[in-house]
Amino acid sequence: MDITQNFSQKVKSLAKQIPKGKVATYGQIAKLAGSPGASRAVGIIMSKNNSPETMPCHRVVSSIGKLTGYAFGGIEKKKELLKNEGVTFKTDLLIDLQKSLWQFR
DNA sequence: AAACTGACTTCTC
DNA sequence: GGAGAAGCCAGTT
Repeated sequence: MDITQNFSQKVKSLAKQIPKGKVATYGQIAKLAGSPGASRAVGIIMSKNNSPETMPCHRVVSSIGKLTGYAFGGIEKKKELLKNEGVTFKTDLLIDLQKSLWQFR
């Protein structure tokens, strides 16, 4: 059901739904997961479940497009992965949300 | 079960 | 625009 138990499950599913070359914010995912404002909770799930195969958390960034966290090799690794997918970066750790923010098209 | 922690967000100065 | 503080949600201990 739409309880906390499914929240983590939804976050994982949503992360996999993010199109390649795009990124989503924690707040956006939290909202889609059923809890607008649970941005922190989203990050927690990521950090505790470091499984890139089941949770491509490298496509999830902060509201300003800043790369945060990433427990699979560090921010640098995450940055390279996103750049490799075609994501536009304003700076080394800042993504250009104008072009790379995931918008349900 | 309660308390603390944490990969966030937003407001104010 | 940058720095600091408060608030919010779920997970972990």
